[in-house]
Amino acid sequence: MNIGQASGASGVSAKMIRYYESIGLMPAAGRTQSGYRVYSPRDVHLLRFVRRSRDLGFALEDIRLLLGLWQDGARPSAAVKDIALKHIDDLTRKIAELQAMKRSLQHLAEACHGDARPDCPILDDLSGLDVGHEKGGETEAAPPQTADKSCCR
Amino acid sequence: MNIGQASGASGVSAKMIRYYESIGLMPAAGRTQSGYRVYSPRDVHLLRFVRRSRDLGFALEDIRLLLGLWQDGARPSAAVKDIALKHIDDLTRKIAELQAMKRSLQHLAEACHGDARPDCPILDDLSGLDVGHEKGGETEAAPPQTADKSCCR
DNA sequence: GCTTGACCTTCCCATGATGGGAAGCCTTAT
DNA sequence: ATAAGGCTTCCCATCATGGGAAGGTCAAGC
Repeated sequence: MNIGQASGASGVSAKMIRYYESIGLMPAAGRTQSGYRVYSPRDVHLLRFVRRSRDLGFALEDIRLLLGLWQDGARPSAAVKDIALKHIDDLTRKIAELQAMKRSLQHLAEACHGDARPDCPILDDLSGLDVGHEKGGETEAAPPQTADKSCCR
Repeated sequence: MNIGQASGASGVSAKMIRYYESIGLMPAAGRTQSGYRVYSPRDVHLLRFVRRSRDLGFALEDIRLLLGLWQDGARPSAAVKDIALKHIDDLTRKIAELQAMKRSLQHLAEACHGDARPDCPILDDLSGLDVGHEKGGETEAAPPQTADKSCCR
């Protein structure tokens, strides 16, 4: 099996397959005499595992751990669950962060006429011009202290 | 005002202030004879604008547009609102994606004993071992077609 | 046999926003 | 005068992924 076929069968791009090998996530593939990488159905299975893990948002370093546990017949399931729960926590934090941004933006967008006139509450907010709120509006999102610098902010 | 003082007053790191200048997001700061950058309160205001925009999750390219509109007294507020609404859409998509991951993981984690025994539904799922679901469980998250490759997956 | 096209190889570069750190100059206070 | 701390530029790292160039290989068709 060529890398292209392994790619098609696993849903992982050839580029990524080579990359995973280079960082030691995959064992180095066998080679034909001419240097082509060769893959077994077993390898494809492993690639699918990685693919599915990526789809669930796991980082490659986590996947490295998960692969180790997968291949360790004596693993305690607690170790796997631990990784999963930590990831759920991360997701929860990121979701909350994005939702805070979204909420703030929605308030601002609702207040903006969106016509040809130049006055715009969105720009007013961004420029720090704090208009008095009649209703207890939440203008803040992702306060600096809590902001997760590791994420897509 | 030094770069350090501008940083303190705006909440943007000195590193980022230089970067924003280098990519043309900020006008090039004035310099003292010895080469130190000099900032005015006006510059600090601009930096705060950028900071706040980043906190709301806008990309630097969007912020470039927002800054242009901010400084254009004749802007139509619709242009600003348009950028904001697009960003809200992005946020909505990302949130949905992360929530789908979270949901799948929670189902799997709930099914996992998390003890010393090796059998683990999480690994079973990752390895593609599709156990028959009694209840209509959703095992899928972020289907490939819809997955936003531009984000932190 | 030779050509052609589709595949493979490696290597370098780019993304987006940010931080770390080194080497060296400047300023300010003691 | 000297030390401390701030400033400068430049390079590198992150994380996962794609793009593309230059060159080797394989299989099918003429």
